Amino acid sequence: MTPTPAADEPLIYELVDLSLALADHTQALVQDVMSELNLTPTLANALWHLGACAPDPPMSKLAARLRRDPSTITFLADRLQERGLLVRDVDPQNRRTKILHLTDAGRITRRALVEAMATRSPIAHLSDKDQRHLHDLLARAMAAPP
Amino acid sequence: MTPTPAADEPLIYELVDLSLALADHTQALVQDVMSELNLTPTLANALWHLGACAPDPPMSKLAARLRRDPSTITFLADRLQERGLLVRDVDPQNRRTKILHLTDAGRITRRALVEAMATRSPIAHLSDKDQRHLHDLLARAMAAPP
DNA sequence: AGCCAATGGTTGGAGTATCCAACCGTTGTA
DNA sequence: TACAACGGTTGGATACTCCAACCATTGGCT
Repeated sequence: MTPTPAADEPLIYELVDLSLALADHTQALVQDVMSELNLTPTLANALWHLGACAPDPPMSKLAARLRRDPSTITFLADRLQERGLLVRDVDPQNRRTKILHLTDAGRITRRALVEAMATRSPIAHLSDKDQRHLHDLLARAMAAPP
Repeated sequence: MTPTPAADEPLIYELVDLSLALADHTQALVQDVMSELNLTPTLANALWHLGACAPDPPMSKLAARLRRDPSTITFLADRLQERGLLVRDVDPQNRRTKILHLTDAGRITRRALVEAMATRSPIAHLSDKDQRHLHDLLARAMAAPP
């Protein structure tokens, strides 16, 4: 069940495999959690990033963050709006741009998602000390130049 | 650009966010690498797992590994077969099951994928010692009970 | 003021990925 | 020998994604 890369390969292969497995596992988790909340993994991901944006972001900013085409953001915003989790507001400063605001329902749903991820992620099983180390390592890896 | 979870949240929130960011980053990487090779991220992922299976797996085993419906595996196997990366062989022991064999082209393509991942993953920037440490942490996290 | 290019977002069309339900051939067993 | 279970496929439906074309707004330049 666990990944089984060839044992004679350098560590990095196994490591990439592990990180992919972790991502996959997390993905499955999101799927479980969200099916009760009438959300797909993609919408959950959008919700996640929406809440993590400093002021509520314009659509273009979310597009950049999710690395998706602007038209895809239109699609996702439509779905989230249908579900009452989000509203588009025209920015008075620049009437072309539309700001994405989470509604109260949106914040509550996002909260449930975050909570479930935090408690049920495989990472949550690690000790506090291990979590700190893991954070340090990942942060340094991600900080490296592209 | 980097994830910015609320600073007053427990570590685990930021950690989950980091691991998602890593997965996302890796995903974007795969996409870049594979577009040259006429593969989508999904097919690349299937190829990855195919090569990591001990003997060549039956379709059902790949379905379990990818957590996908059997009909989805049919679809993916069709695409990989079209591209000449894979053949289905009926198992003589049990003529219902079909074994998925990578072709030479399949192995070469997979090799290119693995190589690109290993050299261009953010994880590759870490020192050997850090990589070992990270491997240890991830392995222990994944080994925990479901 | 008046063009014009750039910007932010939407629409339409196409292709990929995914599930579910219904199915077909094979197998093992009562 | 029936018949249930298994492994995979087909058909239909939906979600997601991109690209190209488009519309409205804006900012710069004359």
